[in-house]
Amino acid sequence: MAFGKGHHLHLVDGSAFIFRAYHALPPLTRKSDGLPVGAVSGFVNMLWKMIQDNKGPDAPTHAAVVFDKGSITFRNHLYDQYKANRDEMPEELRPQIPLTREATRAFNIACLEEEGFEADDIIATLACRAREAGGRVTIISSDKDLMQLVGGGVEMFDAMKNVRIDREGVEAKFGVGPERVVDVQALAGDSVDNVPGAPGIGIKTAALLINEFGDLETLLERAEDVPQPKRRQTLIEHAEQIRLSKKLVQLDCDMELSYDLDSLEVVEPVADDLLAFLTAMEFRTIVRRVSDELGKEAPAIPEEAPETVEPEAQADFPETYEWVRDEAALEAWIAKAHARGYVAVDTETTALNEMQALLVGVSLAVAPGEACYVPLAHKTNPEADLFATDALAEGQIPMARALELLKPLLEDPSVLKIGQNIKYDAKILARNGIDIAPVDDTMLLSYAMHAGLHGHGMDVLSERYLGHVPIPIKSLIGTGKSQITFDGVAVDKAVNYAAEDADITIRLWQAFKPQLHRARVTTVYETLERPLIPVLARMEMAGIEVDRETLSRMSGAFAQKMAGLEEEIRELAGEDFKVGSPKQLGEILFDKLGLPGGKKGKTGAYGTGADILEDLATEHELPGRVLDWRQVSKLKSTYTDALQEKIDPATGRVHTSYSIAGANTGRLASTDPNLQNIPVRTEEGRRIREAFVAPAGRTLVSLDYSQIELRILAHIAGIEELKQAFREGQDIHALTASEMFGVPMEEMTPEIRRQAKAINFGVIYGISGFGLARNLRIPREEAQGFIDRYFERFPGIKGYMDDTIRFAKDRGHVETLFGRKINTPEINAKGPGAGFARRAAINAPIQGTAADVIRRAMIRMEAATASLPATMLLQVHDELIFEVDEGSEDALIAVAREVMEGAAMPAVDLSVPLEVDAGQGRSWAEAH
DNA sequence: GTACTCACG
DNA sequence: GACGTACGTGAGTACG
Repeated sequence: MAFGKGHHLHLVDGSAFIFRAYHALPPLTRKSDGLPVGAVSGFVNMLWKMIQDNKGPDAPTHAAVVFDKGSITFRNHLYDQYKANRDEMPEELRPQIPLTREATRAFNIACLEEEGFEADDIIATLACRAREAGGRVTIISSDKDLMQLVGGGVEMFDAMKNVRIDREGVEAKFGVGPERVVDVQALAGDSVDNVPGAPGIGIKTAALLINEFGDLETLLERAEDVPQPKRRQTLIEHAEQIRLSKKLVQLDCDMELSYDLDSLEVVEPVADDLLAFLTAMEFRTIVRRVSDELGKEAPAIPEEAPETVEPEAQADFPETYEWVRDEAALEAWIAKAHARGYVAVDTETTALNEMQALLVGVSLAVAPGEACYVPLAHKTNPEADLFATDALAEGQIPMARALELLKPLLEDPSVLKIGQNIKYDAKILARNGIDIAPVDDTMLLSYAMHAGLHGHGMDVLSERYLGHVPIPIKSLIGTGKSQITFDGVAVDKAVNYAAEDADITIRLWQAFKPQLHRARVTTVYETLERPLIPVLARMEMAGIEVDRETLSRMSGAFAQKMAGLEEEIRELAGEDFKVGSPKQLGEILFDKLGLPGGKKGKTGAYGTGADILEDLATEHELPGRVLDWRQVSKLKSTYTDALQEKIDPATGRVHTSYSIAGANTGRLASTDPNLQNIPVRTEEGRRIREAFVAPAGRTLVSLDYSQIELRILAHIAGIEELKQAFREGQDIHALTASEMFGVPMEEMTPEIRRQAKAINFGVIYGISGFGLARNLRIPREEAQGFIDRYFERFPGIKGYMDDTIRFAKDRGHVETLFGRKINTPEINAKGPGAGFARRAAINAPIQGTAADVIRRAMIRMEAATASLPATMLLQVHDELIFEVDEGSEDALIAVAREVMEGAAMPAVDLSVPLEVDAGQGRSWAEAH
């Protein structure tokens, strides 16, 4: 039966698909030979998704994927500048073009292209013919040039946004119906395609004119009647150029084609052909998906070749290591360590939490391959121990005696102890009466040199720098419910695992230590990383008192409030659902209640973030209630409930753990629990800080840097006005507002100041019009206007940004004022990642310098406050929290403030003063 | 295990 | 030819 009524033709804009896939995906290559295949992969995935999404009653009966062919088309003969400003096709994309044709054929879909024509013309011709035959057409593309085809059974579908575009969609975009789209385009022109149009006339004005005069020809003939003199003159002067533009944007609906619509009938792919293509491309995931769908067994793809490692780095690791069974053997190892002057140390324990973990054994390494394990608290094999006596396994030195032997070595100032994350071991040992010193830490060596390149855990480092995959801990203790603690591991197995860790550590140290100087980060490591280890270890062990009663009471109140809100939400929704499920909430909001808003993300789930719900709150009551519920739920689950669990039964306090090498910029990260994100911004949340208290006779003191990042920005970028303002103690946001908007300081309003404040923060983050617009909830153009004016007013800031990007592109890293290097491997990448990398590069020196400053303060703080009855407990990026005996608060504040304000000196003499605000009280809520 | 959401500076 | 974007974190919950 010939194509006609009841038939449905799908036309895919293949070239658009390819470009989109190319830019959306990282540069993927085929494992076996390095052929770039990222765009092919994305293209195939999009095709597959399209096929899966279009099953059912509305499935296409006919389909084709249409491509551009050649870069010279008939339009270039009309106008030689057509698409002249288009970039060359990227090098990696070129070889992928023929593969996308192959992919299309592998799916058994018609693959159309015509020399001298654009894909759009083929699409236009086929769409017109299908319409004339009485069938329906869906054009899968978001290209506005195709919108002229919509109507009379022809629609478009934007596969990226998942929206259909019909007549109304076209009118929304162009202000006119599809049949007048070319007229509007002819007037407005198109900078992307280099269609000239009429200068000074954009889509809005064009639509206005066309709607008033009916069509383009009438408009041009009656141009004299246009009331506005500027427009009138433009239309008269550029009439020919406008007519030419119309020819350029008008699609050719009447191409001669060697095939007819019937030849485009949908046929099922031949499973073997399709899988053969996908297998040859080595697309593992999609091969699996397609095989599942087609009920075929997935063909094998050869496993990728192992990463090549420098031969000399492929060190030989022993199969087994020495099990130290008695005192004599241990003494021999201790002697070796003394003789060397350094030793790698690693402790094995029963838990990751250093405050609760019990020591199970110690491993030592003095040279690559020369390592041992000293088991101390392994239990007998439970299978052999029928009576579960918890007896100790044989071949272990008594704990107390072993520690007695180890203590002099580990505390010997002439022997360097090397660890991987040695803060952990230091805390374990401290709880066993040993103050390990001096130390080196391979994790921190790596962090100083490689921040931004990769993580700094032992597994990553070993694989990357030694070409060796360590024995996974899971192979010994298992996972999930059946996981055991290390003291339950059989000693012979534990020996090989534990000694290997020490072996790896000493090899990493030998690899890293000589590089430190070459990388010019010796000072960073020695003044900002290593000295922080004992400081943080003590802070973590000190912990902070948290009042369980307060939290428990709050939990109860929150539970009641949540129940009430759930009831209200249920009534507003008209049904019961899990408020905590974004998926269910999205369905209620958008499907059931029909509120405006769209899908997003790879999963196709509706977004229900706070910003979206806030926008919806004007439409319906439910979103506001959900926001309230979310806030309370967060406070309860993350804080009032979870924090109670974290109170150490032995100390009655909460002990966080800081990771020194967690954040790329030099900031610390706090985990288990995270005490750097205790609520403060809302009144209800802030009350959680009431549970953080000082014990009887003590007071909590909090000191925080005022505007430290802006001050550092003012210094680095050398902005005299800002520096002056900081010196005079002015309100910096008000000053910015005054400079930008020309409002005298006396007439400043909170609203204008708020906007300036947002801009100041935006600058630190590597500002974008989009981001500022979203933050301030203003149109993007307006936000961009603010930014332009800001850069105009403070050209030094723009200069700093450009210089920083330049530096990063040339050197592959950026630096803080103290020499910390943050690598920026993505800075020369293309695609959306580039913007990310640029903003991160702008932010890193500012955030990183501030992090360095407070690190220096912390390192000096202990000596400065040694004579005071005070303990440093917490760090929250720009804030330090202390506990001090009542009566000594002011003395502490004076000393600590001096240390903090002078922390940059003498290494860096900032041209702006650092200022520190202080507070004190019974609780953190009062002190802050 | 991943995605989403939300707490902090 | 088009996307998606403020910087840096950690943790709890839902869901496949």
